[in-house]
Amino acid sequence: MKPHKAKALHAQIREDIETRIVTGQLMPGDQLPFEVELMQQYGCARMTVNKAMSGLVADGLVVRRKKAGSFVAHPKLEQNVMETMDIPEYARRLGKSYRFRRLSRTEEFLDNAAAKEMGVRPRREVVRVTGLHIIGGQPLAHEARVIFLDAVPEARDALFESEAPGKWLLDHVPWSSAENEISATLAGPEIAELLDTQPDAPCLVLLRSTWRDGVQVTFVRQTFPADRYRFKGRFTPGSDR
Amino acid sequence: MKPHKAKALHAQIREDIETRIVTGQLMPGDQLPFEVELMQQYGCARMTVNKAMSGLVADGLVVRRKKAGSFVAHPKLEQNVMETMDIPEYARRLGKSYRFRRLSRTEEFLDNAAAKEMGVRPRREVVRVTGLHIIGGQPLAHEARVIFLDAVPEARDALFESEAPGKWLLDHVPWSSAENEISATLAGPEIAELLDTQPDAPCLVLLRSTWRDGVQVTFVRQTFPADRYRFKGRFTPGSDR
DNA sequence: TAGTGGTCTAGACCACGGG
DNA sequence: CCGTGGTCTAGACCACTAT
Repeated sequence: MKPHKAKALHAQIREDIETRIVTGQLMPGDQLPFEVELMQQYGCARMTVNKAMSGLVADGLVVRRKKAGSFVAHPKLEQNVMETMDIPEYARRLGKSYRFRRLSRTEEFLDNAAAKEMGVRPRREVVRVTGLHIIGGQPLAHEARVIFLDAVPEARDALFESEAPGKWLLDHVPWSSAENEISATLAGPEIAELLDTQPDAPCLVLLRSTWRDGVQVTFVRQTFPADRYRFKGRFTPGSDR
Repeated sequence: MKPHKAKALHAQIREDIETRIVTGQLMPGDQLPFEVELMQQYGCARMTVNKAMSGLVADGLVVRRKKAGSFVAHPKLEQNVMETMDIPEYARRLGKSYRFRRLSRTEEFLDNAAAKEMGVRPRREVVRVTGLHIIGGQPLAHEARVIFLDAVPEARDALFESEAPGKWLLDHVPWSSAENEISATLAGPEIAELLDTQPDAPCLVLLRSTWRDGVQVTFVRQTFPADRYRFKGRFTPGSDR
């Protein structure tokens, strides 16, 4: 009946409590057993119980206060994991072909206006790239990107003729923190023609700034026709990791 | 010089490694020291090292393979934590007033068309609520919500005249998993008038289905004028938790 | 002040999987 | 095979905080 793969005890304890929380047997604010009680219930060491509880805390399901005990956290829907902002990955999931078509590539120094829009200091030398993400033969998104050459000097030699700058950067910049903004706009005449849609078509706009070790690496604006793409996300407390 | 608040050793180890990763000293795929080496370096027990490494794995910064060792993970920008989809919380952060103005409330049985749109079976009895989220006197979003009475029978007695249904649900539904979809649309004549904007104004649309223990609790469609609200998110691998 | 969680140790056994 | 990580123990001391 049970799955043959026996789970670790700390994972079992964690799941037991998690189940009682998500099913509503335990309500937000309810107190959980003390560690001492749990180690008696499960007949294990306190470290094992502690590992289970620590995981629940990391997942935001439980809050703990010294001397008081452990309690079911009050749910927050404020944070949601949004997936598939990586367009090639999105295409792969759909089983469709993907290609990037470069429209332009220039090297220049940021003027004041552009720098202000991105919130960086002006006069930084950059590579500007625009292009289309094409999935199954249809353009899914228009992309306008800036890559800062002082952060990624190797970009000077990259042409991005068929390889999307985003993928290139993931392979050349070791790790990054990113800020995203999702907004909406009308396609407008130029992008409408490129995306083969109407100028008054509503579009999703993703703005992303990526940083590495304190210096901005890239800034990108991706425009998706609303009828072709939507951002999907899921919030399942503690189901993963 | 050092902050007087000494951090836990496992947290210190974790930060040391994390720093080397995010600054690029360690590149994706690079091998990390074995646990035995780290316990010698830091002069601590293996459990302590293991706790640090487990945290890095949970944050997706590190992958571990038995016999092979531990390696820096390849970065993915696929998942991003989006914040502030909770409108009252958003108002609070801005230091502005918040109120919910109910526009309508009905109890009915879902017809086939509506059920299909939400992906649930028809003939379920629901409460339908529409209203406006008003921040600093200005309408920020229009909301159209369905609450399933078989999942939340208490909703029959809730009027939602000034309390937003979202907040009410958080207080009455213990925990939930949620699916979100972000899209874009034009305001249209009706919502434009309610939101005090133009019918052809681009708007962000948030669709959210919330489930509890396998049954759908609510479905909501929130419409934000694009010039008043945008979703912001951050992706800082391992910075929090 | 006393109870609780936070942390750490110095061992141990085992499953997995690379060589 | 045998090194690695995964897990667990039975203690211990300490920091915090509710009472």
